[in-house]
Amino acid sequence: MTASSQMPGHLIRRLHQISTHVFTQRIRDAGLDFTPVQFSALDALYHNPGVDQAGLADAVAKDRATIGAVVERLEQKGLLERRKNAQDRRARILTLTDKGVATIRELLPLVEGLQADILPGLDEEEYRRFVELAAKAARAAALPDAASHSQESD
Amino acid sequence: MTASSQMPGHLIRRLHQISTHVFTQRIRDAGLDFTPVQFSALDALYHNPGVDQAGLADAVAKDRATIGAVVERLEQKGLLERRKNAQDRRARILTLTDKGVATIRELLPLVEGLQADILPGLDEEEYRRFVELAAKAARAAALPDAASHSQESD
DNA sequence: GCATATTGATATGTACACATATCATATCAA
DNA sequence: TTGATATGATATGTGTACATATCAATATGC
Repeated sequence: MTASSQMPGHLIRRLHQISTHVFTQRIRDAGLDFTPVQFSALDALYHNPGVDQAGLADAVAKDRATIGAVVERLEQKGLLERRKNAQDRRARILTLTDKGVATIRELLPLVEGLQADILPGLDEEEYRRFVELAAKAARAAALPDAASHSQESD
Repeated sequence: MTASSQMPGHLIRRLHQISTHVFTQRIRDAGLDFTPVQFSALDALYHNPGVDQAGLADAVAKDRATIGAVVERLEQKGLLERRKNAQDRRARILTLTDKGVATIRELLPLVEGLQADILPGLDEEEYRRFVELAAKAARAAALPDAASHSQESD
């Protein structure tokens, strides 16, 4: 075992990989085809209908270029609509279609159900503590970029 | 704040993003240009000279296709050499060049030094606890793929 | 009003990350 | 020995993830 394999950076990268793997596998087992980011985007849109792409990028903590690509794929799947904002003609207003709403409602319980499997070795108390510490760190480490124009209102 | 933004999956994705950001920034500030995965590969090679690409992929918990690309970039930078294995002509034996060794020795203290900044909101006890829980989860969640042919000997 | 800066979105390029397919080689079984 | 299987590496395709550049539109300073 190398020292670097026990560093936060490596451990987090590993957990991220495990998380994505569990997510993809479970969603696929349910006969669906969505990535974690696509789920996040749908969820954010479900709770904040009518945001533009920059707002969505903020909500899921991704940059605009990445979100642009994600949104395009979701649009192609018929899950959301892009309309021009009359007040700001640069912006594109995003709203879920009926199909999009049905999809996120189908996904939500599945995604909630697979969370525990992302941290399989932890008992209930350890799991809670992990989530608590992770949330605290994520809150504190808000990226300079994100912090400059939002106060992490989530 | 949505429920899903407090789920392990989301939090881990966020921490991963923060971790990568801190890493890239710090390494760049030091006048170097390496990604976390490139560092991991160099570190693994430093501790296990002479492994083949599959062995390296195992050591850093990535698949062979990804490692193939990483190795190619490191080879182009002149940090490692790929030799054919006489015993197994499919395999390519990897060893760091002198430049590669010098590089990992330069990187190691930098990378160790930036670890704490990945989890800035946590005090010392919380930091230790987080690493402990993350390591425990990562160990338990060893991917079926990896678990089938290695006992996490790192 | 007009130059400047900012912002929303897109385009391009690099780097993972992994599934899948393919090819060459190696191993095992019959 | 030969056929089946497994393995190391590569190739291809999809999907993040982000930096940087660009364009259009908005906001600001003067």
